[in-house]
Amino acid sequence: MQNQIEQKCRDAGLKLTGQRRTIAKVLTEATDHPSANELFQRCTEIDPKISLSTLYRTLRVLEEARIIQSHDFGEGYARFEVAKEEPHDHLIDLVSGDVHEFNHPDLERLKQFIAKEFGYDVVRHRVELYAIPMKSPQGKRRRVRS
Amino acid sequence: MQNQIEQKCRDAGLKLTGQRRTIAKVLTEATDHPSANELFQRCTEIDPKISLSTLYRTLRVLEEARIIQSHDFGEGYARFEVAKEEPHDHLIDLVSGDVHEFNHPDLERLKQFIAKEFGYDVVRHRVELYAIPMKSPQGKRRRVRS
DNA sequence: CTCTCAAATAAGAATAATTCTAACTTACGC
DNA sequence: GCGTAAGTTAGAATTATTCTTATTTGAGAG
Repeated sequence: MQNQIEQKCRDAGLKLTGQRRTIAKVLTEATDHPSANELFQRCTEIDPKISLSTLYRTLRVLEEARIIQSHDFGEGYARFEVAKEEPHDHLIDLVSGDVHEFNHPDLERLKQFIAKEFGYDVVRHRVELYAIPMKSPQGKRRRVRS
Repeated sequence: MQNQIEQKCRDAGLKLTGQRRTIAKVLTEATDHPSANELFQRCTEIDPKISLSTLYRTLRVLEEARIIQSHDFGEGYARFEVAKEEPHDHLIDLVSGDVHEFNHPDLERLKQFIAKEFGYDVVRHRVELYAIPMKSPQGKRRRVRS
């Protein structure tokens, strides 16, 4: 009964403590992009004795092991998500704070093209669209792969 | 002998104090994207008595008046630049820390297109390319409009 | 199964960028 | 020149995150 993160911890040679199991469970079950504080609240519901330091350290360790990913959407704190195979970008709903993920091949091509014009190779990038729901609902609302 | 920023302060109904003139001068003369600390150092060379609080407050006020723009390149602090008429994105040189500006019309179209798929209108966006200089210099090094 | 010890944890102190507070000062319209 | 709202100063406060130190524990070796 062990989740993806626990297995990856093992593979990375990380000890599996009770606290890490708790954090792994919370991260695995999150469908949003929670902040450290939100994660802490969810963790304390499972284990009220867990320490905030432990959460932060674990988040750092998990990120260094490429098991999770942190994002800075300019809110003054970081948000976290389980690392996915294929990288993706984010659209942040300015009204609700919800985050949608997308990945557009044209964007990948374009960024490489632009960098090449300057004589650079892109190592990583950050594309964030801060947006509000369309007033008129007649926009083609297409289904998006998760 | 007054610079663009001083005129814009006047237009915005902001008092023109000695400190603001100093900050305006430093911002106007900057060709890079300095941090608050770097700006503070440059300001104190002109006026050693200027306060860091004043710099921060002034930066906030100037940004609210759309006279300058702050950016967060994930370094733990903000960088500032004088607001330009046309918005642009940034390519950050991971080796030197230099910042290059670019604006590609395809990118603008693409971001609107992507947002529309989700039923959103883009209010603002953030596109940052973190890159390293190309090893082989035979990449097509095209002229880039400023 | 238990011993060992490097790795992990808890609690709170420390850090660092930025903002706030409260008392003093100044720009600028009249 | 005057009055006053806006600005400045110095340092305290804030806030997310990291560090420190003493204590605990997972998990491999025997």
